[in-house]
Amino acid sequence: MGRQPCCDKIGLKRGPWTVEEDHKLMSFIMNNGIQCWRMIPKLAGLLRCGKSCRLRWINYLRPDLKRGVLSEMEENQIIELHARLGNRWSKIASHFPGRTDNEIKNHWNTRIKKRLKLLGLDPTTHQPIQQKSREESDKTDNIDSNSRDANEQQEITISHVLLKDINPSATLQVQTSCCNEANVSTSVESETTTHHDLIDNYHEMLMLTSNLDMDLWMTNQEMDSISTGYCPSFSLQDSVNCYPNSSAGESATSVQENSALFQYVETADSMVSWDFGFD
DNA sequence: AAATGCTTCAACCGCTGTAGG
DNA sequence: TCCTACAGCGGTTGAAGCATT
Repeated sequence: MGRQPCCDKIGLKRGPWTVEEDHKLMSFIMNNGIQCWRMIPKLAGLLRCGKSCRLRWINYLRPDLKRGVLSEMEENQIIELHARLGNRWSKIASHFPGRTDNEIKNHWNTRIKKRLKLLGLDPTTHQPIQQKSREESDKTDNIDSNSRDANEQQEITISHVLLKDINPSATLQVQTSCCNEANVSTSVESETTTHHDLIDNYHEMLMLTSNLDMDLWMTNQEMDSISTGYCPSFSLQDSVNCYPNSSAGESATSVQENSALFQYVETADSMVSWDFGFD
């Protein structure tokens, strides 16, 4: 009757992943692809449940992940998509190749949501909030009115440009309250580099299992780190750049070595993905 | 320098839709 | 048709790092 249970949770490890675990999972998937998440931890020699492995792969280890701070343009697009789709993070994330739903959800909850509230917009409805509910909303978010007023001018200068095409009433409100503001300030955010060892191992493994031009790739990564303050994992754009004879416009570019096959696929609607198959 | 509060985000939890038996 | 497992999704949590006092 039915299928076998996914996993018994007894004896399974939880919490943060170690570099060794990451390496095991990555090696296994790169050599065998993904068929059944339930079997992966067993076959890869991991004391984790399949669900945990899946999450770790999707949110952190996937080669096409684009790391680093979301650009203003991306943030703008998230707000626009959220207004249309609501909290359907995976749908929203599908518009951002290399970004995960978890990442976008976190960014929304920690930054965009606050920014919208500072602008007097309800993050759920994207409509202007009434004064009373705004105060309540501030209270729940620990925003005191003084700091809000102080922040407001600064935030408004950043945000009114982003929001003007999304909510006309918001634009009107913002333009009114910052009409004397001549300068548009920008914020530069940086993130700390983490997991150096893993990334190093990853580079090493990629060199062994593919024909990547690592010098070229490392140069790209360094440039990326300088501009974003973040040490990214293997991003899609980088991976494309690694092939001097290929371009993002090509319909398919593949690397095949040792039984691992990664295929770069660009679909008709310009969505980009990596296809892990077998030879 | 230490204590405290705040922010971020990786990871977990629980639910839902789908499909296998 | 029912029961169950699975993959995927969104909400929530808590540890770690950073900022402030």
